[in-house]
Amino acid sequence: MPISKEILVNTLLKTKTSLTSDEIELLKNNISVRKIKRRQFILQEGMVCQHYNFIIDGCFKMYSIDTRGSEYNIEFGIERDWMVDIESFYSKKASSLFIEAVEPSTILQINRENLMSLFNICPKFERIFRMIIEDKFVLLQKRVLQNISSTVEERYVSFLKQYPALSRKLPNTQIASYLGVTPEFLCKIRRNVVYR
Amino acid sequence: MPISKEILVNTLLKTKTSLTSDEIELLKNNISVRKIKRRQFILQEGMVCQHYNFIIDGCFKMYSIDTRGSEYNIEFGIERDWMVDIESFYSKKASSLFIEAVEPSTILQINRENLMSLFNICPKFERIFRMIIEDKFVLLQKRVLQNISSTVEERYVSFLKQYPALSRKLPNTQIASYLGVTPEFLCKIRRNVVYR
DNA sequence: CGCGACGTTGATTTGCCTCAACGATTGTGG
DNA sequence: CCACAATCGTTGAGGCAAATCAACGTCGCG
Repeated sequence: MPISKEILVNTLLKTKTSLTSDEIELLKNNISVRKIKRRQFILQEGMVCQHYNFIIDGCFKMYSIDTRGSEYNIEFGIERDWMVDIESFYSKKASSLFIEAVEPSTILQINRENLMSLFNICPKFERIFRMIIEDKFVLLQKRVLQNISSTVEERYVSFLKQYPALSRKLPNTQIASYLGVTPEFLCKIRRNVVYR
Repeated sequence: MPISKEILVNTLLKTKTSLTSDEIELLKNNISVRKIKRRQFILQEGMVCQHYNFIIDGCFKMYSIDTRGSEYNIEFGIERDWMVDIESFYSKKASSLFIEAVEPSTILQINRENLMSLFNICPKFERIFRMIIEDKFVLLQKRVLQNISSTVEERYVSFLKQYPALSRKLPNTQIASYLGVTPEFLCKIRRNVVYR
């Protein structure tokens, strides 16, 4: 059994929903490991999102491209994060989003049918995935509040504090897109921030 | 049995998670009806959020107040919407948010203990509340994308289209706060939007 | 009736974007 | 492993978007 699956199990156990060894086996039998190259996509616009993706190692960005061709980063993910286009995954409709590896990565994938059967066989899994999305919801809500209440500088400083690992992995152009500003302006802000 | 509880049942049945009459009874026995006056709070900063609130009728705003005393609307709710500070509700920590009635309203409330026991007695309820938060997550993610990719005018027009009922109930100052702009600027945008 | 919240407008200032340029860094193919 | 290409970071000039502040009329509510 690959070590990477143990990482998922350890992470899930932190949710305080204890799993029996049978349940852990069941889970392991329903997930698969994948190596992803830099710049490889695990979801592209127009495709249906088929998997819930758990990042073992590496980094991903989820983004949208508008009619003018500009990219807007909706979410980043690093080790122990889940990435999925929830709407496309459950509705089976074509996604409007991309999920792309920022660096070489390893992920675990659970497909829709397996996840649904996990939910039906063992309600604990439904609880776990309820809690996963609740956690993501809380983070997103805080980001919305920041977007409408704070200056770009405040949001940038807050990003550095909240996601130090991401700040090291990502070029500033990507962070700028996440914050909703131009790379040039973010650069000008960095002058003020760094030397203080 | 009050009619208002039937509204909740009908709404939940639309989630495609069919409920038996026993389960419907169980649910009804775990919720209570409350009338809320205009400007009355069902959550205040510093309190722990004790209930999942389902709006039967009326309108609420959820907002944060910053150190300068400015209000920022995080979410609105009308009939058939759920409102709760998820983080405070599950963690039992003091909330940093307010939930206030914009007009006289009627709500159903489920408290934490009852909801947890519903989850344990009948996993269907866990599924229903997983789906509730997933739906809210999708909407929030779309709002984040709009905030970082669109102009204020685009966001305002989109708000009018997506929430026509809210546009009628709320003063423009409240909508401005939700969009993250000043009321004065929203007013100037309305000139362009209305006459076209 | 009178007060406070709301909507509107204008003048001015500030924040942020656009565009262009250039050096530095990183990635890649031969 | 090197050389070239592509991406990234930085800077400045200029322009537009949005905030701030102030003023004033209107409306709804106590």
